[in-house]
Amino acid sequence: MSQSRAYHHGDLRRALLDAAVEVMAESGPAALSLRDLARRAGVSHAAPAHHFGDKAGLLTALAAQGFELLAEALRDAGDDLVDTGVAYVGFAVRHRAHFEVMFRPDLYRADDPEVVAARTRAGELLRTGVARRTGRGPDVDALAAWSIVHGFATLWLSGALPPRVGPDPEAAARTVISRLFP
Amino acid sequence: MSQSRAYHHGDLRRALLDAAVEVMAESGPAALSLRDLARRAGVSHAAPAHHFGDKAGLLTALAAQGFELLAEALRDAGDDLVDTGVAYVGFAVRHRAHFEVMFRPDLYRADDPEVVAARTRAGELLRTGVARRTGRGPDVDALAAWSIVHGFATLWLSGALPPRVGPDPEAAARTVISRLFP
DNA sequence: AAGCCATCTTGTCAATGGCAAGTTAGAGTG
DNA sequence: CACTCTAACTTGCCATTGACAAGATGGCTT
Repeated sequence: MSQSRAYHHGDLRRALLDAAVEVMAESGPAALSLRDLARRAGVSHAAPAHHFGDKAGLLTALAAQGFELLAEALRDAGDDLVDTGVAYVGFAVRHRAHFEVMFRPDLYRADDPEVVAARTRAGELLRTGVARRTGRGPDVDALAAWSIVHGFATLWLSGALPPRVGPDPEAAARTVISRLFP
Repeated sequence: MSQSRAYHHGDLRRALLDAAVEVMAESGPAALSLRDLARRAGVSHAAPAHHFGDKAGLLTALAAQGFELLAEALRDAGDDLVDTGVAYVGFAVRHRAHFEVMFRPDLYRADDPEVVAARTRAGELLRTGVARRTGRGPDVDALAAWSIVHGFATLWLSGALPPRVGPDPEAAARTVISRLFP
């Protein structure tokens, strides 16, 4: 009704993804409904199916977008290992909806080619970041670094951390990561 | 707790919780359906509501049970800090369904008294485990330790770790934790 | 101008969560 | 033993959802 374009939305695919991010950022992934997204975009309830097939298809697109955003954030973080870790946490906090989908493979098709490509890219950025810093046991160091930033991000998002940690996730993350790589 | 008398079913509350764990261990939390649980237990579709109110009520009971199991696992791990961390990962892998619900507060009522009590108990076991080991900066050390084991467990469960890590999560976790507390 | 076809709509169905009202089995009480 | 009381469970219902099928629309190519 309100949209200027009568029949063709113009950029429905993007509108649906944006709406999905908005909903999930507020109410979590469980609250996501294709019909609700369609209503928000001002289209019929079956319109999303044409772009994504089904719900898993939409979340697959969201996951792929998320891994690309993550790779971008890691690249922008520069060469310092601690900065890279802080950027990982910053991405999780700033793109909460993407992050929560990305690591819940039961919600989407993790073997999707686009997803695999983007995830591989992000993974390599993480591993090379670690390898640049430490000489010994790159595998263990990379795994430890990934674990500590991923764990901190997850705990922060789930609200499990005590208030004593403070209001700034990235500052707290920096302290924690520095504990691993002094 | 409130052990119900055997009636038509016998111990429906427990049967439903067990079925929920079984379903989620196979297909994840998104696949959970109250009606399916009722069918598995051989009762009508409205029977679960009497014991748990609604779906969030069932997951609240599951989360409380999970935090109790976690506290128990940490207590059994003994005094060593690394052993405690390995036990945390072991709990996550062995009680995957519980673990996945516990840290997804949008799925249940995190302010439930039983949940709060059990979570506090488990949290104290974690913190004292760390404090026993390190003298300086107990807050940072505790946060780093929790982050690294939680992150490793989460990444393992999501299937995000490369096969190179090996088939035994607890062995790999021990190596990673030892990297943080040499 | 004509037709193709991606885009979007209307219509329908089974499954789900949740509510309301009724039924039953056994415990408690006299 | 008869009676009541109530927790445990049932049947019935409704709105919502995801998915599918078939039709309508309009931009784009030729």
